[in-house]
Amino acid sequence: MSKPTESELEILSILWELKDASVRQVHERLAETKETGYTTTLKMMQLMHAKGMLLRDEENRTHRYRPVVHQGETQKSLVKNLLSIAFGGSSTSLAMQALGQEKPSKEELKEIRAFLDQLEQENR
Amino acid sequence: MSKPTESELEILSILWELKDASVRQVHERLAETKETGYTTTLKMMQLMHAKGMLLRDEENRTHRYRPVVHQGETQKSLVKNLLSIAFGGSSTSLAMQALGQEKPSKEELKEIRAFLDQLEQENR
DNA sequence: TTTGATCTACGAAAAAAATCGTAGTATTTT
DNA sequence: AAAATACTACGATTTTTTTCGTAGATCAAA
Repeated sequence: MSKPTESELEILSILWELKDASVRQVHERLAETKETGYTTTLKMMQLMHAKGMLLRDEENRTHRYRPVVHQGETQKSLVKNLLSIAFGGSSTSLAMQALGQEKPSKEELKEIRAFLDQLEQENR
Repeated sequence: MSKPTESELEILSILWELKDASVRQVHERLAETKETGYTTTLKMMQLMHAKGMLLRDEENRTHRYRPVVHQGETQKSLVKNLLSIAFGGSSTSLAMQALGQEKPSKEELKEIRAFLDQLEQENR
């Protein structure tokens, strides 16, 4: 599946959260942060559906959409891309850049450490 | 400064590495992975210069370019963006996604742990 | 000193993304 | 049942990004 554009991602991330939503719902959320017309959102979602990025339930007049790709997979390819294009492939610096940005809570720190331990265990 | 586009990033990352380069040098590197014409690269870099993203030394006939923004700053804003748009703001999951992608070496693991310790120390 | 290679500048065109108006239907409200 | 509202579909247009050909200048080689 091709890489989603910026706008597509905005819509996807709303859908990942809501699981399932009408154009109106998505639009409402979008409009909180961005000046945009309803039909623009509609068109966007129709396009995404045509591309196979979204599934559409046409049972009722108000269609409901949901993402085909899971957040995890998309995250993976985005990270992969970012890694190679802006971090010279160094996951370490990307990770630190991220963590420095938004400080993890105590619990999260624990989680990350556990993750690191696990990484270390594995083969090598 | 506005967010660099995909192509601009490709060029930037080459320049970050070389510090300073001619169009030809950049183009050569670009062409290793991507089918593209020389004038395309040239135009790209001229545009980036016009936008103020690149400095240009016009001393000699063959101009030399270098990035205005540092890699770190760009990384920061890219991560910030990615974080909010695809990771629901969770730096922890972004970090883990990255680390899972490209395994850090022993030294890097150490570095990351130190970084985490430091984060934990700081205020809170 | 002609020929060929190498550069930059410029202008356009092509391609990709995003936006939006209008029309036609269904649904709800008055 | 008329009027207002809420949807989808469609077709274009606009904006942004990317690509590239051509011309003119400089430099190097023959």
